Formats: sequence, structure tokens, C-alpha cells
Amino acid sequence: MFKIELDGTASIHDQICSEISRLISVGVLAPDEKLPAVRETAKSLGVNPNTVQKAYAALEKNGLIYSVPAKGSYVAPGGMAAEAVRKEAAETLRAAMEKAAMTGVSRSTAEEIMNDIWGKKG
Amino acid sequence: MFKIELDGTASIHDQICSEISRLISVGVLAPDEKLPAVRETAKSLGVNPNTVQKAYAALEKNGLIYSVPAKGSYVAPGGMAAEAVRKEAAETLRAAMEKAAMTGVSRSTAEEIMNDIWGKKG
DNA sequence: TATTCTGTACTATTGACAATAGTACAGTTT
DNA sequence: AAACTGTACTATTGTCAATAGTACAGAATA
Repeated sequence: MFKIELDGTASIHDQICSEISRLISVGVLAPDEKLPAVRETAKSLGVNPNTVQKAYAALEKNGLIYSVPAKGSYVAPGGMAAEAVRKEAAETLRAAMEKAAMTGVSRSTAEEIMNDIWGKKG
Repeated sequence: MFKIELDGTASIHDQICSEISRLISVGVLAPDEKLPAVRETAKSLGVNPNTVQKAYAALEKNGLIYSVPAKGSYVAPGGMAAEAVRKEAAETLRAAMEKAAMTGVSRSTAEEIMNDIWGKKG
């Protein structure tokens, strides 16, 4: 079981996807681990089952989880899921950096922010 | 006059805002420079005037431009606009980095991407 | 065997919001 | 006087998130 805080400006669908993605990449959700059922997750989040189902479907489409009809949904095996998440996160980061550079953010500014977040050069 | 390519997944409203912001931060649009009229921009973009008007209003709310009724809209003076844009861009970049770090992207990976975009340490 | 739970697949409705269309007003410029 | 400016409305359309409800086939379970 896991917990998701629904409070952002993003859609519930996106929040579920990104939070499960994060939990997978960090290892909270291990490969081949069973996810809570669609209806159960919906209940625990106070959300409509359809919304969760769509989120699960999106995650499966991206290779993060796999679903077996009448059995359940599971985290993709062999660390493939975690890899996929980090790869996607890196691409998102690249896009953000490109946009920042395009609007005049300097490298040194970017470096400062980086030091704040990852800690100074290690 | 300026040119905007409308092709992204973002709304027209957001595309207009971010593109004008970028042009301001880079210096293409100088402080106190007059922006094309709402109706003119709408025409040149093939877009409804209301959409442009809302975009201009949002830019003014953020302090990037100022509008004088019956006269026109102008880039905020004294480089304040460019500063505001870069500051906002830096904050967006920080958010992206935080999210990336939270999903397991390593500092070294972030550094590689940074080198791709800003050029190697200089 | 019968019940429950599972993923999956539909349809339909509501509400929010982007985008469009049209109009109007007051003030400046020409 | 005419044209142009920002601004402020109302109304309509279309998209999409979210909800609600139903249904089916297969696995697990009592």
C-alpha cells in the first residue's frame, strides 16, 4: 500500500501517474510488487475508479507496470520500470533546462540551483 | 513587431505569454518598447483578439508589461521585466530539478544535460 | 460450486476552461 | 471626424478531467 497526497494543480490522473512513478524509481515499490487494486486505490484516494484505471493504463503504456486481467497490476520486473522513470525524468529535466537557457538563465545560476538541490560537487 | 510560432501543446494563451516573456528577457523587446496592439497581434497570429488581450493582461499582472488605455502596451522599464522573467525562469528550473532529484535523477546526470545545453564548464 | 475480487471496456453527465465571436465604451491619435 | 487604443462584457463551441453507473470474463477463495 502507498499514500498519495492529492493537492497539486495538476490533474488527479497526472498526480497518480507521477507519484507512482516516483515511488517506483526510488524503490518504495519493488519490481513485480503488486499494486493495490484499481478500486482499492480509488477508495483510499477518495477518487473515482475510472480515474485510477486510466492512470494505471497510462503507466502500463509507458512500461512502468504490467497488468494481468483478473489478477492484478504489478511493477515492471528487473528494474526496467525504475530505469524508465529516471530516463523520462531526465528528459523532462532537459526540456526544463532548455527552456530556462532560452529565456536567459545563465549556467552559473543553474549551477547554484543544482548545488542547492543535489548538494555541492561530490 | 515579433513573430510567434503557435505549434505547441500548451494553450495559445500560455504560448503568447511565454514567448513574449522570452523575447523580453533576451532583449529583443527593449524596456518601454511598444508592443503591437492587441488586435494587430491577434491578426498576425490568426487568433482571436480576446485571447491576446488575456495574455497581455496576464503579462501586466506579472509586471512584465504595462498598458495605457487608449495608448498601447509597453515593456516594463528599467530592465525590471527582463529580471522578472529570468527570476521566474530560474524558479521554474528549480522546481524541475527538485522533481528530477525526487525521482532519482543523479547529480552527474543533471550535470551532463547541463553541459549539453550551456556548454561545458566555462 | 458460489461468491468475491480482479482488470477491462463501455456510455453518459457534469463542470472547468480554452478559444472563438460579437459588441460596446472611453480616451488618444491622426 | 475618423481611426485606433485598451478594456470589459456576454455568449457559444469544443475539449477534457472527473464522476457515475454498468457490464463482462477470468482468477482466487470460502
